Amino acid sequence: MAIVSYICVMSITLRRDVFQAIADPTRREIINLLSHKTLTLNGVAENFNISRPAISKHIRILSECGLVVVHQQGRERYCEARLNSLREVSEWTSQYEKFWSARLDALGDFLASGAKPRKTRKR
Amino acid sequence: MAIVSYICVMSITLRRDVFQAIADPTRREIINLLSHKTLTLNGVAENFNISRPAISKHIRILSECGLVVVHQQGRERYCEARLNSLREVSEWTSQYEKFWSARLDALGDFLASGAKPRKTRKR
DNA sequence: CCATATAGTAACCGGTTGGTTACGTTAGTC
DNA sequence: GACTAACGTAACCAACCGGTTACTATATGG
Repeated sequence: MAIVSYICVMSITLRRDVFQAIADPTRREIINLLSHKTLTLNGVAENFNISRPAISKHIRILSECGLVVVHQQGRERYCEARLNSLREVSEWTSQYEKFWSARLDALGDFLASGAKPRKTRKR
Repeated sequence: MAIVSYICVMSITLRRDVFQAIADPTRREIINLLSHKTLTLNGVAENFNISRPAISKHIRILSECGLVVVHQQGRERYCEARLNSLREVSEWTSQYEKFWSARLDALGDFLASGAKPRKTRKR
């Protein structure tokens, strides 16, 4: 299904889905690393047990949704975090904040069950 | 089934990874629907073009990570949103808020590239 | 110029995902 | 008791994912 992916003829960014990008724990860890400092690809790979090509793939996915930008410098490629698109995730989740906010728990419950199910609802 | 799945002998929750659960757009849409009102499984399925068993699977995944609870009533199963575990996602992303907060853009950049790349890196 | 380090790419592999159809089970309904 | 509605489950399938190894290309440095 290749849900999202691809091309974006005119604009530069956003082919990959950021939700999918952060679904993988390794990628979240990479994001965490890069959020503290820019690293070369090997620099990233040193922090994991998996092979360098595997890291390379993760970096590519991250860069495909704009979470990381890579700029080459000689033979090294520096990976820099650009976490703006995490905003999308943040905004999506914050939409449901009432569900976990302690003070608003009751409201969350109310909203969730507010419109009552159609059929014979006994209780 | 499963990468994560299973058991958790002592604690009740969290067999599935919530990040993975929300990676699928259909599941996010289901979450959205259920956040407004509790629906039966068929009620959910009516909103999509995919088959009912497919919805059933999505609901199961959602309930496996606690985002949805299902309570049976007669032959109907009501799916109710329990979005508390989205807090985990919210907290993870908010960690990187500085990257997209307009006022703190400069700080974000500074932090991201703070440790400046060292040229010749010998090993 | 040649050796080496950094990194991309291709081919492959097994497991997972997201969907399907077909069927089974159980609760209402007549 | 028989039919139907609401659901779960099993079997299947193609595509994808995350990993590997092997190879290639290019910069750098002696």
